[in-house]
Parts: sequence; C-alpha cells; structure tokens
Amino acid sequence: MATLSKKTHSDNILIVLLGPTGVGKTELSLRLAERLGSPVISADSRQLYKGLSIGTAAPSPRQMARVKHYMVGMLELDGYYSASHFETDVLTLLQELHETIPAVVMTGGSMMYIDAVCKGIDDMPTVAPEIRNAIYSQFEREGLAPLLQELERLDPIHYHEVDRMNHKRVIHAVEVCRTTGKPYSSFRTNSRKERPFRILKIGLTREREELYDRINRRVDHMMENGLLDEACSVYPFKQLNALNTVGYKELFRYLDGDWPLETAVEKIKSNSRQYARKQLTWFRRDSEITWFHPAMETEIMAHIRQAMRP
RNA sequence: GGGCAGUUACCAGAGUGGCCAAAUGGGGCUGACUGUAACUCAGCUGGCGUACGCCUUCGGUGGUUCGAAUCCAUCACUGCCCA
Repeated sequence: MATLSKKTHSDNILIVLLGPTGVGKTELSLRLAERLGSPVISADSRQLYKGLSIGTAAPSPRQMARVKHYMVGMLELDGYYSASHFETDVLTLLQELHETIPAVVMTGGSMMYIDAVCKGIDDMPTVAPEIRNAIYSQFEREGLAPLLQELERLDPIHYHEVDRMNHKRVIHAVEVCRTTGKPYSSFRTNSRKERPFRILKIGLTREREELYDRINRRVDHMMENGLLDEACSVYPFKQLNALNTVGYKELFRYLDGDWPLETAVEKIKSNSRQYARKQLTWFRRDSEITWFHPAMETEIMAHIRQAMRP
C-alpha cells in the first residue's frame, strides 16, 4: 500500500526521437515536448557547439523560447567532448528532470551519442594530448604499418578485431595502449548498462526521394539565411574537430579558393544525403526503434501514451 | 555551304584490334563502426547466377577481320572554326 504514492524507476521514461538529418525531428520534438510538459534534450554532436546554429539546423531562438532545451550551443568550438561525456551529462540531467517530469524527450541524430545514453559506453582512459599528437605525427610520417605492428604487439586481441584499414580506429587503440600500458581490449566489456528509467525509441523516416528533396531544399534555405557568413565567422578555427562538419568544411574549401561557391553548396547537399544514409544504416539494426513518418503525430502520441501506462 | 573535333555505363571521363562488361572520379546503393563519430573505413554499381560462367552493351546502319568500343563506309546528332 505504501508503494502507491511512491514513484519507482519504471515510472520514468526517456522518449528518444531519432532519425536522419532533415527528416523533421526538431519541429515534432517541440510539439511532443509541449504536450508532455517536457524539455528537449538535444542528442546532436554538432548542435552542442556555439556559433554553428545555421549549419547544424539547431533549434531557433523562437523554438528555444517555446520549450526549454538542453545540450544546444553550450560548448566552445575548441571544447573537448565525446559520446562518453554526453552519457555522463545526460544521465545527471535526467536524474534531475525525472524528479518532476515522468516523460522526458530527447531528440537528435548522433547515433553514438544516443547509444551512449541508452546502452552505455565503456569507461576508457582519456588519452593525453601529447600522446595523441605524437601518434598522429608518426602516422603522417610513416603511415599506418608501424602502428599496426605496435597494436599487434600490445593488444593482439584487438588487432584481430579492428578494421585494420581504418586508421582512426587503429590509432585510437594504440593511443589507449600507450597511455595506460594495458591493452585497449581490456577496457571493453561489451556489456549494456542498466538505466534507472525506461526508454522508448521512436524513429522518424521518410521515402528516400522525399528525404533527399528536403535535405537539398534545407541547404538552400541555410544559404539564404546566412550560412556563408556563419562559416566565415568560424573560418579561423577551421582545423578544429568541431568544424569537421557538413556545411562548414565545404564552405571552407570555397573560402580557401579550391571550389566555386556553387560546387561547395552541391557538396553540402550530397554530404548531407550521405550522412542521412549512414544514420539510417546505423539505426536500421536497432530493433528497439518503432518507425513513423513525421506526419503521424497522432499515432506517435498514442504510442507514447501507451508506453507511459504502468 | 566548307574545315576540324567529338558521340563510351546515372554523370564526367580513360580505352584506339584479342588481356574489355570496359580504367578512374563523382553520384547512387549496401554495410562496419565503444571515445574529436556530421568522424573514419569497406563492398557493390549492364542483366541473370553463390560461383566457374552465360547473355546484352561503347550514337545508328552496313562492312573488313578468326576476333571491333577500337579499322573502313555511310547516316544522325553535338561543339569549335571559316563562309
């Protein structure tokens, strides 16, 4: 009887609204959040940064006035951040929000960030910048072969598991080995972390042609709304990872004089389409996602209400 | 009207007698991915087949040849130059 008034873990829920870029997540997330009395947590690895609002299609000031947003425009361009940081930050935030709000909305398309929150990511030691720099300069000088040999010696298990053609993965494993003196694979648990709330994943999708058309048109709108000015304003920081981002890297090629503007805009469109495809590939293997067309707001709301019933 | 250049797969563009279903790039498709992930990497991309393979392609037609995307003739179209 005493449990009647007491909230349990399973009373709280995280509603994850995910989907490829340009599918229409932002507007729907606002409407759902308003109906649920929830804020919106953005799961977007680029909207995190300050000064990239046009190119990352971040929620507008007007939209942010409608609903409280978290994880948007809170990071300096040179700030270090990762999926693991996101996991920690969002879990802390959710603990707080769930005190008063049973159903919290998170929306975005950064696959690894979403998985980090929903499934967890292993604790991995932070790589010291000196070690990272040393390895990257070695890579530039000597190529990947010596690093592969080093990995084979330091972590034979992971050596056989990694994609050895993928220098980023190989380099990271070596970084961790060098930093800790332990094999990279010893930090991997392959386990899924428990969460003190339930998770409902709602995927938004559209016909491919419709999605591509929206993406193409959205890029044109971004250009009309000052994307080039925004890119100019961050151009001095173009070497930062935060700016290895669709919409900026292509305009930098224009500003560098490599491409005419028209080419850069076309590349933004095609890179956005490719990104959308990769997102769909990633999400496709997640059987926990229930898919909807963004116009199916009524059905989506019903699906959420259903899940919220005890 | 005359001269020259060209016509290759979705696009661009190599190939100029057999090793060509045809390089390469783009685009497209599929997939991998536990730490800067809007990153990075891989496969496929004429048709059928798991595969050895078979079939249909290189502007059209007709030739030459054992064999043609490649050579010849002719027609069509495109571009540049001269009128």
